[in-house]
Amino acid sequence: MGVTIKDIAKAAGVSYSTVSKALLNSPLVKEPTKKKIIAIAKELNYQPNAAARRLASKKSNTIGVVWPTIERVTLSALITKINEQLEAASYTTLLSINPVETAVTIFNQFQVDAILVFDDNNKSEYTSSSSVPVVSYGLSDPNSPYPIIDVNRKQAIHLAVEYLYQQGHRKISYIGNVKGIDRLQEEKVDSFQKSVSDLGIDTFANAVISVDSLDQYDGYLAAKNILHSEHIPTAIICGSQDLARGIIRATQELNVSIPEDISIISYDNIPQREDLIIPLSTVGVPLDTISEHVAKTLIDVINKEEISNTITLEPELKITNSCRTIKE
Amino acid sequence: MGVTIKDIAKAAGVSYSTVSKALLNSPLVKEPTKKKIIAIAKELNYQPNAAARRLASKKSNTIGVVWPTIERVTLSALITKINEQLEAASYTTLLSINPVETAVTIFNQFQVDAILVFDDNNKSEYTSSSSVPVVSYGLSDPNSPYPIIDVNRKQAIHLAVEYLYQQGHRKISYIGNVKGIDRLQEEKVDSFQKSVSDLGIDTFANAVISVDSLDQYDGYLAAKNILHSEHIPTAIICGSQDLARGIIRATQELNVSIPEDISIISYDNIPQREDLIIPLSTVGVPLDTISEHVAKTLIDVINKEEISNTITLEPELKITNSCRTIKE
DNA sequence: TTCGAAAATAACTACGTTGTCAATTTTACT
DNA sequence: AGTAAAATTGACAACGTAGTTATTTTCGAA
Repeated sequence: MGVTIKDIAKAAGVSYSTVSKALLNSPLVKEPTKKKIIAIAKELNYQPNAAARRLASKKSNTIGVVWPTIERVTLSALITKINEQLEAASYTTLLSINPVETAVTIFNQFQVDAILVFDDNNKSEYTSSSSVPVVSYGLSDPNSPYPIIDVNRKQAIHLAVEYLYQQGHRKISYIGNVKGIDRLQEEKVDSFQKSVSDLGIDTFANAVISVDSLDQYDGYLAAKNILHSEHIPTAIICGSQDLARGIIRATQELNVSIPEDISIISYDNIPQREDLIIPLSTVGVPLDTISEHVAKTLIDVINKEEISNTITLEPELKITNSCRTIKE
Repeated sequence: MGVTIKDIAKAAGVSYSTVSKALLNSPLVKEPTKKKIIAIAKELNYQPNAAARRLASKKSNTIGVVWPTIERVTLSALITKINEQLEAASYTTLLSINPVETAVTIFNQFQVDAILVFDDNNKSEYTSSSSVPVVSYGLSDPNSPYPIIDVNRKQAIHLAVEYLYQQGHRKISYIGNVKGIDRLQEEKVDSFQKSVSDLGIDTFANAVISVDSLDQYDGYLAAKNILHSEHIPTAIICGSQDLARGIIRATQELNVSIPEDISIISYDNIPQREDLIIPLSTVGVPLDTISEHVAKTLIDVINKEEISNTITLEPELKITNSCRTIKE
């Protein structure tokens, strides 16, 4: 094992520095020589030694991602996208599932070019000891020493409420994770309540339904409860696509039609799965938008471009026929 | 940025090779000197340069894990455990979510000490080009050029069927993912059918129930179907803990008691979550066992110990009071 | 043909560390 | 005190590559 540029040099009858240049596609090497060297490299199944390369060039073309324990499922799609984007810019992505501090230390030792942190709880102490630039996806914080990419969840829910109001809805329910350890979920509920009260909509018994988690089953149960009660809303806004799926199942079982009897808008960033019977109206920032911004920020940070410290991405409302207008 | 051992050497008034040895805790350095050097290193916030270290020592103390697109949720707990085990043996784990071939190439360039592949579909072509040893967690294959750790799913289901039979059960249903793209699921169903027919149990209408996926909701639906029909089994074996949860919800709704009216055994490797009302009888290989074997195999491979090529882990049956005996 | 500049290639150092071996200091014993 | 042996420290060559500088080759013009 271990074919080095020296082996290639010997085989090609040139010096190893020429090989180095040829493999980096430097214009300092004549075209035919370059061709020959590259051919021999492939022939010998040459794998550049990343350690040596990094040592010599002080560049790793690698980005370290700190992968949190929780929320892995939700973020899985996002990470995949970001990975694609970075790969297109010829960066390699490596993940660590260690605690943030440990992971940051590891990535520093590996001299990655930048670190992406999915921030659970906005702790930025660890960054102080990182000489590698950090970018975070999490809750915005004007005092953060590193750039944060955030999503305007408040605005998202507000858009949904406003839209439904304009369509004539006056009894709107929100189904989501209320009792909040999770600040992201909390934000959404708060925004719902504020939007509703700002519009002067009367609250009613089923205005806000709390669920234990954001799974399909929770949505199913919550929707069933609502639909069995006396206070049936004309529209539901829910906190995740999975919840929405559960809600739809419940409506089907109880012969409640969407959107005739009830309209639904779901908050979500991930692309809609195909297997829904009713295409879902959603509000949120498209995954592609998020991943593009994250990837771009990382690359900017590496190239030391000027970047604004906190980027808050604005949501989009996508209405399908899971919503209808109520005539007055 | 960039404190090197030379900086420390200067500060400590010793040669840099002494610093190197001190930081590696070599017995060749006198204790007080060592202490002093380590203190200064900490003082200066020294971060060893992993690239240089690797280049010089040809060891990275790092293990690369190829993380497949699918099944991330299920494997998340396993990876976490393996990471812990390896950390205890002072190895660092890095993940890649790229396609197996790409990931293997990256890890080769990074000169990790070993690569762990979660094998989707038993393709071993990529290994040929890997000079770094590979270990796989997946379906066993006697011809594989690298060690594979597998779980004896057939035996697991067999154990469950046999146990229930011995307890007097004669109407046993299996709920799981039948229509098989997934060979792992397929194995379980096959084993169920074989075990049942070997014992001479009559098949009946609800003997095997196919679900779309292994989620809670699927279990809920399947169980409801069964319980509403005329062919109610005395025991259910199901393919995942999530399914079991759904099944339990269904029984509660329909006032069916566990284990009085129906016994349940779930296949699973992951540790049982606390939030179940009824502690679940399970059959499978405990997660700890799997992770220990995987970690040990990786380390053995690195140290070039002799290892058997394929390790099949045998399942354990854990019976709680979600099962009961049927008197004849 | 010969000279000179440009193009191509080769030589060499640096990167930060480890590990081997040589040099030095300390220790223990005569 | 002197000496050998042991303990400790230091010097230096790798490791594989990038990049800078030096050398050779090529080619056009005189």
